[in-house]
Amino acid sequence: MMGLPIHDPRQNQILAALPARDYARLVGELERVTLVPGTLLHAPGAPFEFAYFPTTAIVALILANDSGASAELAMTGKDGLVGIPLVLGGVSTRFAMTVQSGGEAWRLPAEVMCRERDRGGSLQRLSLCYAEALMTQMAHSIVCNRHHLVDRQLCRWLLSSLDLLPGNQVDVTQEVIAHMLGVRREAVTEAAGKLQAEGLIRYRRGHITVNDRAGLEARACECYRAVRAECDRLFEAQAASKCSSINCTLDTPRNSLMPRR
Amino acid sequence: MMGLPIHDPRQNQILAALPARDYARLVGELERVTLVPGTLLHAPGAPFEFAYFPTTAIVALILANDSGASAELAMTGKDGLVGIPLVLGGVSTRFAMTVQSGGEAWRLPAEVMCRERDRGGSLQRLSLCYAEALMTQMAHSIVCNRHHLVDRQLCRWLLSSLDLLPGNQVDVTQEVIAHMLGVRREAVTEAAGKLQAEGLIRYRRGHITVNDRAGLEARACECYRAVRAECDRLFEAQAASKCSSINCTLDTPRNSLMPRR
DNA sequence: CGGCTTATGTGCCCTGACGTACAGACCGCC
DNA sequence: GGCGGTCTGTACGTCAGGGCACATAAGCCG
Repeated sequence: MMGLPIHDPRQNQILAALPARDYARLVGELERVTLVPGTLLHAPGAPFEFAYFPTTAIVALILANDSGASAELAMTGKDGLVGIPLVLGGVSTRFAMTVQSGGEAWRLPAEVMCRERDRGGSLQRLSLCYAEALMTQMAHSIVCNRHHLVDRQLCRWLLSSLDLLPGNQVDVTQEVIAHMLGVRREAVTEAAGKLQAEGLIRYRRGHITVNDRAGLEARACECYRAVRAECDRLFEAQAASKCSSINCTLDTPRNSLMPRR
Repeated sequence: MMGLPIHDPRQNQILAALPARDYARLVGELERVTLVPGTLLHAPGAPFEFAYFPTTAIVALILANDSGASAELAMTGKDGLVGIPLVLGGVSTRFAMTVQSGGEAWRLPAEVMCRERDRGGSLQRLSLCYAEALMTQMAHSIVCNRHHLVDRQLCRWLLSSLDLLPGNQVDVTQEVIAHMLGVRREAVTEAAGKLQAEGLIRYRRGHITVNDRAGLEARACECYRAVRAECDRLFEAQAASKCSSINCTLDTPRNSLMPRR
């Protein structure tokens, strides 16, 4: 984040990992957009118009069924892209995508994504890699939902968000978190209360500040570390297998996603 | 399955959907294997040696974390293939794959899968489509785990299995089902007891016979129908787009940035 | 400043699922 | 045909979380 202009598409990990030639071909078609919290980026069943590459924003993938039951499946920030179904070949998806945390993103028209997909280049390879990262997130959510207490899940959620944000603050209401975790708002109030009592976080109406990140990690269920480790592994394996095309991203920090302060 | 020989690779939906030319290229490399229930097809973290295309067998994708908590993520039978990470580019995966229901499958060496992937042909396209189906299964599991009672989840699980099996009988113990659903064995006993009392199923030590499929569907949570519908849609969309490679929707409403509610 | 909206805190009862312990039943096998 | 292991049934107490009903407080805006 340091040597880059304030708003550079390469703050996004996928775009940053593109070989220079591929990036050059695409950069002219990238459009910068500001994502407002709460915005519905993609309605269930609608066709995709754009693929989004967040830099400072976070987008939540949500599934809601007909009875109104819903849960967050995964979140995407600077580590990935929104619109995986475009890459997998499905025209649309029943998943909803909403802006969980406001910020900036770059977007590419769906036609361009399809073109790149059919071309079979780096963008496709990286996108498929991220698809696997998404599956990893979802898989751990299944286990986590089933076996772990709400306060631990809250830790995991906070840490995941934090990894995609610049500071140490997450700006969401407990109501929103409850919606994401698929639990009652009161359950979040209670869990957050515990964490605050333990000095790990501090919050005021719609803003949660993380005081003790290490403590939060210790308090979180192992799912957080597991997802993190697996996604790092996937991305590194991907980067390594790129060896055929010379690695030309010399000064893009590969570990820009590791705040680890 | 009627006009086919007893053991034909084309009993598998993916292989069946391949254009004749592609199928002809692959058929010589397909090896038929018998999968024994309980076998660990793929250990977490191990590299893939084969991709499996079940015909009568069912393979369960399972994630277990370090603390021993685990849950089934999805099941694959004649509708798909086992080894999606090969197609997505990951070398391995933390998911375990075990044979849930014994039967036949055809397998392809990992190198061949990779070759086909890099070639970017029909097999890749179909595999990616199935990857999306897997994500759909997983997504609904997240919501379902969170919001639905065990007996309804059991209905869903039974129906999903049944869809991949030839008869109306599922050969598993309640213990195994409990492991898949991530609940206690006693919870399954109780749920199964209810279903039997309602005349929907009948079971004896390790064998469950479905008497009233329609009743079971009515009893299941909507997740079953939702997953089913979405997977059908995905596969049909894929089949349709097989002729014209580019299938982007060109003119769509531009006001995507609508605030939620 | 005062009023209103929205976010958060608290309490109550209820239920579904867990942990544990054990009893009974089935089935394959010698 | 009886034995033994496995699978299934039942019965506790315990508890996290859901549903509901309010109480309080924090920020916004005129």
